[in-house]
Amino acid sequence: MTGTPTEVDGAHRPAAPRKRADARRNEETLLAAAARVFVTSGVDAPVRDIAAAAGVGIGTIYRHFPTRADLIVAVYRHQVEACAEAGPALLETSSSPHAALAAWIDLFVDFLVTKHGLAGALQSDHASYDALHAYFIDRLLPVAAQLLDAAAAAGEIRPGLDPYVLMRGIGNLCIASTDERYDARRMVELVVAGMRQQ
Amino acid sequence: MTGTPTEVDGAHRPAAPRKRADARRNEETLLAAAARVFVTSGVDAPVRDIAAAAGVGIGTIYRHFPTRADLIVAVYRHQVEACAEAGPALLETSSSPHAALAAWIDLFVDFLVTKHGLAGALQSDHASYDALHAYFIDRLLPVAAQLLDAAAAAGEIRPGLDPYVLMRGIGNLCIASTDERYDARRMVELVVAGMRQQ
Amino acid sequence: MTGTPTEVDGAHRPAAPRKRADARRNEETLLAAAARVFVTSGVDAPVRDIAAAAGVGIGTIYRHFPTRADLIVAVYRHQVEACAEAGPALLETSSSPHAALAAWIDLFVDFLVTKHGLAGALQSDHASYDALHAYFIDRLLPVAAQLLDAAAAAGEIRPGLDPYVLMRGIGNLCIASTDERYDARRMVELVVAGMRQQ
Amino acid sequence: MTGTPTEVDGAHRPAAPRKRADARRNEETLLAAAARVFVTSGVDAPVRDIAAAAGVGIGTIYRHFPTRADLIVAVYRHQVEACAEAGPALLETSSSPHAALAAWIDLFVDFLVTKHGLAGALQSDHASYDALHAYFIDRLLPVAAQLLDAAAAAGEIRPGLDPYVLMRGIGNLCIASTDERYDARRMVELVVAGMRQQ
DNA sequence: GATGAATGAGTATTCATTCAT
DNA sequence: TATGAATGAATACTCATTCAT
Repeated sequence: MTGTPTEVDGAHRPAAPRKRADARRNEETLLAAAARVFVTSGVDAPVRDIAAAAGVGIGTIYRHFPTRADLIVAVYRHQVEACAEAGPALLETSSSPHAALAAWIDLFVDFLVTKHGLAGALQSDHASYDALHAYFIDRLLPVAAQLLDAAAAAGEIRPGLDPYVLMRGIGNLCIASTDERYDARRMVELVVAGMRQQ
Repeated sequence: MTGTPTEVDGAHRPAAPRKRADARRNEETLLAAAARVFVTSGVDAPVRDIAAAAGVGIGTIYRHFPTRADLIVAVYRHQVEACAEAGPALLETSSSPHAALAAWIDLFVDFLVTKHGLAGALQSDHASYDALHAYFIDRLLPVAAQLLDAAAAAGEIRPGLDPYVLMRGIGNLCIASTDERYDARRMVELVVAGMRQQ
Repeated sequence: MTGTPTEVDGAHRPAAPRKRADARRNEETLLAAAARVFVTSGVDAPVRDIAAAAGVGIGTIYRHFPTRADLIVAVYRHQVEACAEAGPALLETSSSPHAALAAWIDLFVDFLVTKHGLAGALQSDHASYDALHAYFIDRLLPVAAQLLDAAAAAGEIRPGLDPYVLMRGIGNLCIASTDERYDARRMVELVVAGMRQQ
Repeated sequence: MTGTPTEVDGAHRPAAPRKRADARRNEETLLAAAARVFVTSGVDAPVRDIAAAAGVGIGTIYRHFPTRADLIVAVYRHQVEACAEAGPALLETSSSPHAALAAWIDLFVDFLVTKHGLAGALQSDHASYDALHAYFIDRLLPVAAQLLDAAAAAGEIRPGLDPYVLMRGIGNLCIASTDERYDARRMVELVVAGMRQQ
């Protein structure tokens, strides 16, 4: 493969779909590898490590994911989507908007807390993470806003809570610590309790 | 002769800190410069930049502050001390333990929010920041604990709140963001409200 | 597909080392440059100097030779190998084991004496030279041992001479001196003479 | 003392002798400290360490011993002198010139082997050691030459042995190794044996 | 499309030596 | 004289990113 593209393949049929299949498979492999590396080394893992784990050249990573943020987004897309979709669902199935909000925040925290370094990346100002911020905001902010609005409308939480501030704050609370004493969930509990209308 | 000070000298006047005068002045300059650089580049600023800003050689930085943590601690010592001392004082002057706690947290947040990168350093696992962690914990944790205990004893807040978790959490919330939309204070408000005994 | 080489390729021609051609050439250049720099600045020459001499970036040096020892070994490998292989050969062609031993030591000394700083590195305790020591010991010690054994068996030299001590000692004798008056060979002669069974 | 010279002293008598006494005492302290530090850290020990061990400022070291070599020479002067004087003495008391030579070399080796790093410094090309070389050469070379001449005249050793080469070679052999397997004395034995007229 | 070789900016840290006090 | 503060040169090493093959 390395230096000898499989000309044979392209011979029979339109190369495009064929290649796409290859590329897609390749991308899957890559995402799986990245996910694996992220778990152990965090989302800041050296590009080379990820490439090695995927059995792929560095260039391939960059071709598929020009930015580290692109890669991170791709790796966690499913879970972010699931989290996003869980919002409206919870709103329907929960006993109250506030319960839905609390449950949803739990989901979000569970997600972040288990993604080594993700919260840190989310907080980073570094330009290479712009796309990551954008994606999270685009996808999750509306959900958070909807939940907040519903709870506020129901008079269950104090009005005027900014969904951006909430998301960002929760993200910050989830920044990992080596120190076992710290427990992000405990802090988030306080936040959730604090939102309630007294 | 270092080991055999001519006691005669010390008898008359404060002869001891003679050379020190220079060095002390220098250290002041250095701290001021460091503080300045920290504002713009964060507490992670390259040593060389700090030296340059102070108009001294790199070696001078290392002489006065062997570790970056030493420098950071020195730069913020006054404010940390003030914050630490404010705890008991607030407890006496405030209308209630919870009010004292809230006021103290405000002070802490004010401090952190205005120190670019400090919250980040506080959260860092890097060994070079160990002394920094230690200092903050040593100095502020007991204060936080005292305030929490008092408020809990007064039945104003839910019992069992871990001061370490609280400090760390608040620290995390204060990690700066370029995004103007984020406001750590708003989050901290929620936390404070959440601590209340409903 | 780093992990799944298309075996088909390798079947026809030496397709494998395609890219390698460049890299290999580069490595040659690098080794040549290093050798050149070693002559003038010794094997302790700054990495940057070597990179500059080779007209490559610093990173390239590290890619090819992660450790300074790796570089040194690579630079002198041919000569060390030749020296190692000369041992058995000399044993066969020489008039006596002692003659073979003496001739071999001459080769060794010739090698060391012309490699500025090498003897010094060989003597250094610094960890970064571990691989260098290991290589020399691995490759040359058995040869020295064989020669010593043969000569001892022939009753030509005093028994019980430790090959390690001999190698190390000769290495030390070859540590370069700016002073023209010193002549390592003269000292080695004495050592060789001293080994003889009187 | 540090900043307040004892003006009282100079008041009564000619300051010169007085000061000299002080200075001499100071120098003794300093030499003792240096010797102590040399044992553990070698003759390359940081100047600051030596100053600290002596309870003296760095400047004082430089005042008394402008060059590191000056300090080393001063520290070992007694022993070098003793070694130098032992030459002629041995020549008189020994059973033969060769025996005297061997005994003297033993003394020299004993000296070097117990002085951590000294042999290395002796071998160094660095300019700061020039005075060290000079002193050793000035003081010991004539002795070695005398012994060699006597032994050569007696027909006990091969003629034409260069005392400089011998001294330097023995020095090199004494360069310390962490590796316990190396034993300088064993090598020197061979050299001594090799000098004999067969 | 894939590969991976090359690049080189970015920093911490040590220590000999000088010189103002 | 002694002190010790200040200086700053000297270097190793990592890793993101580009681009020729």
